[in-house]
Amino acid sequence: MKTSATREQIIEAADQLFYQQGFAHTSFSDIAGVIGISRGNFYYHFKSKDEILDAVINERLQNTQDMLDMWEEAASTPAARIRSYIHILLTNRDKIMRYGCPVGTLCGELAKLDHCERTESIRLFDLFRTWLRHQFTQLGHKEDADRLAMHVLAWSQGVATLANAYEDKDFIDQEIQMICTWLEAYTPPAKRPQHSSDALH
Amino acid sequence: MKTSATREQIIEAADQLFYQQGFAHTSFSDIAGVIGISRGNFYYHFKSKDEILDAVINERLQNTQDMLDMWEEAASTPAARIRSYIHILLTNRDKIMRYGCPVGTLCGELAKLDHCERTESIRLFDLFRTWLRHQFTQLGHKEDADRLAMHVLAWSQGVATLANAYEDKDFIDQEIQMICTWLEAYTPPAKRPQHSSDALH
DNA sequence: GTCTATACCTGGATAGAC
DNA sequence: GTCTATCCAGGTATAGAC
Repeated sequence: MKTSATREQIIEAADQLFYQQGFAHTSFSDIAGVIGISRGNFYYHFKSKDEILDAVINERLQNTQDMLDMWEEAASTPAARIRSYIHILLTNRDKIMRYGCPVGTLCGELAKLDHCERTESIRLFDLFRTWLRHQFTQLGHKEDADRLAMHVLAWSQGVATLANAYEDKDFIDQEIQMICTWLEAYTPPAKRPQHSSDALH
Repeated sequence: MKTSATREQIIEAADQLFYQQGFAHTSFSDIAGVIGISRGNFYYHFKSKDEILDAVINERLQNTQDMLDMWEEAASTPAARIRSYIHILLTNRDKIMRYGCPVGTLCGELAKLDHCERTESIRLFDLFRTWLRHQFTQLGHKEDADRLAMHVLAWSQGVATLANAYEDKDFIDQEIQMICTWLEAYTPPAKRPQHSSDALH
């Protein structure tokens, strides 16, 4: 995998713009304008626009996995790790209100475009799904682990979609609180010394 | 408001295609191909593509309001009416798995395009939000009515997003069941003669 | 009202100089 | 590696015949 400076710049800028404007609506001129190169230069680094998308998705997959790994060792309990996931709704609140969730909106767009990279984009969901499932399994919910993981994923996606539509900070805060309360019901009492004092940092 | 035959055809076809392919990715040629008119003919009925979008949104607003009015009189209790809303996840299941929710995906796309019709599209959410809020108020949750309405909206949006990503029928069924169970906790016992027997038709 | 023809622009993509 | 010049397809939009 080449890691030339401008190649990385292209991926970085495309990543941002695909998120903010959508993939289809982002042109080579847009990306070129951000990093200050010419349009023709793209084709030294990539064969097509789709190949840039592929690189962007791989970049996001890598970053996401790194983040999950970090959460895995930073938080001491499965419940706290799940809260790390919920917490990104707060960390990225402003961006979510403007552009929605990066994963959900990309998968949605590629589904409508019937784009071949669609399956790749869903792997982003898979990372979170697998990781969350693992946490719920550790919480002792072997049978329901995947169902619960999907539920948390869906919940956060719904919050992102409506937060984007209404640009409502308070709504996000309320829903985060609800998710954490809901989560307590799935946390074994033995491992629940503090109740909500450790919810969200 | 003019109601010429072809104008209606254009709106109808655009409505479908905007949903299936997205607004930006749908061209005049696409629409023209469906209803068998020439591209030049559009400009007799509309000044621009944006004006078609406006007409499509208004059409959807009208249809949505009609549907809500129908639910209002078809179902006898507020809880049953809220279940009417949840039920569209089942009725439109196949389309949702392919294209997502028509409201959520349109609002999401227009947000990224920074399109002037964005505020109009959010009125679609408003219709559901106001209607759901009304139902929760009738259920006796005056203070929390709007919060609960937003919660149901977000929940259904999240289900649609993940159902679209994973094309998973069972997931939709499971979540619908969860929403109905959740809803029972907000239904006054006095008005709850049957438990889940009347859940979803 | 609907068509054809066409203007005009922007998009992705290629060729070749440097 | 990066640039300029260019091609070509497709998009929206206009003009004018019918």
